[in-house]
Amino acid sequence: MNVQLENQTCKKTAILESTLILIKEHGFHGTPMSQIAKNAGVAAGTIYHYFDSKDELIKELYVYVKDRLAAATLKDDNEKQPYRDRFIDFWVNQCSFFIKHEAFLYFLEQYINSPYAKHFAMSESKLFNSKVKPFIQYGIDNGMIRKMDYELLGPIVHGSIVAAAKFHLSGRHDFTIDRLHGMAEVIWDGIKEQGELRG
Amino acid sequence: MNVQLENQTCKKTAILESTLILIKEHGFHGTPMSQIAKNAGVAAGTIYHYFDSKDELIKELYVYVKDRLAAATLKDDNEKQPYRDRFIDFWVNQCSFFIKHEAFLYFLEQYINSPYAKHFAMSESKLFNSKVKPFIQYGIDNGMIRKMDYELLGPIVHGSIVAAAKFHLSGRHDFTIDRLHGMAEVIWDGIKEQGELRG
DNA sequence: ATTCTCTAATTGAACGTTCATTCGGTGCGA
DNA sequence: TCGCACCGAATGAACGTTCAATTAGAGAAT
Repeated sequence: MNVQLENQTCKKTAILESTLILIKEHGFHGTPMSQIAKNAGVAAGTIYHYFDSKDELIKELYVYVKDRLAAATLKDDNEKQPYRDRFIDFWVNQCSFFIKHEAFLYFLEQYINSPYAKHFAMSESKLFNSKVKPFIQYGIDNGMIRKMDYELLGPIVHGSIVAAAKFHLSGRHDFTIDRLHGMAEVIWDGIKEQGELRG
Repeated sequence: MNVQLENQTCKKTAILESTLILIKEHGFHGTPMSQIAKNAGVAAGTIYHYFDSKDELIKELYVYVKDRLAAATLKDDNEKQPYRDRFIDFWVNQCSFFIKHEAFLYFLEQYINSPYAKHFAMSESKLFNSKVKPFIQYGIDNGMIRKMDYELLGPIVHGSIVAAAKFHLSGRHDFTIDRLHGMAEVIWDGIKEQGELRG
């Protein structure tokens, strides 16, 4: 029974990961269910044992991706550190995650801008909504970040992370944690509450 | 003869605009050629008189969209103005264009993150590449903007414009030019060469 | 003016392919 | 023997594309 559960999880995850990679490479309409099955090492019919339809599969994949992203973002977060340092870690963690897991980045960007995102707006990662979003909101509410709506600031920060990750992935530069820290500091300088000396 | 040419342009444009709106609403694979034809008021076969294939149509649509975006961005640009003011206008123009033409925004975002963008990387708007890109590059080279690669700064600026446009389109706030100017100034403060007093 | 001719634009039914989904069946653990 | 995970060929709908036929319009000839 336990083994079965593990196998179940294993096959389900295999299907999700297979879909992720194929969508990154060929887009939503370029990845047939038959190929998803083949790459996952299962039969076409098996997918329908775990997911109601292709749309449902993609919807679940989105939540899976956001969950993993949120977990990576919050890695080693320490509430006792200064907010600035936590923000920098947050930014670097997320960017590193995208650089390490290219398929997650490209799937997410495609999903966010597709009509799926509008139709399935109710499906979200609980971890992301309960931890990552509130962290930014906290910075806005408590005067560490410029007064802006989260719906405006969130995408701007996200955009900077994605831009940096894509830049590194394009191969123009070696990826180093130091370089990422530098980038994160530039973004922090841009969004932090202004009104002090700069040097 | 002249009338024929105009008609030709007219139908071709109708097909492009029809595709634009349908892709915004249903995504690439959600818009069949048959529906594109119907919405454009032409027969299915007519599309193949102007475009070799669906892929070719989407490729041409991308260049069309980038051309119109570049034209809107550069509207009323005056090289004698200070660089900062030109940048603000550039930002506000582009953001206004996206707010006014929602379909252009959503098509572009979908295209940029799709596998099309990688396969058709050679197809670009001449106007955009010869005017908009160099304008940013000029700011970097001449010390008005932080020293960064264009490939990094470009997407960050683009991301901020898209975030602001989507925010306005979400209906949370009325769209006013003043509000947009405020946003543009925040972005400018973030990317301009630092080293002065702030108040 | 009218007719003829040639070419380019346009049509939409038909074609062949591809794809998501179904379903009858297999094997295995309990 | 029951139920569950799994298989993969079969199915039918949907899609991109083709093509033979039709129309429209511009100029030449009468």
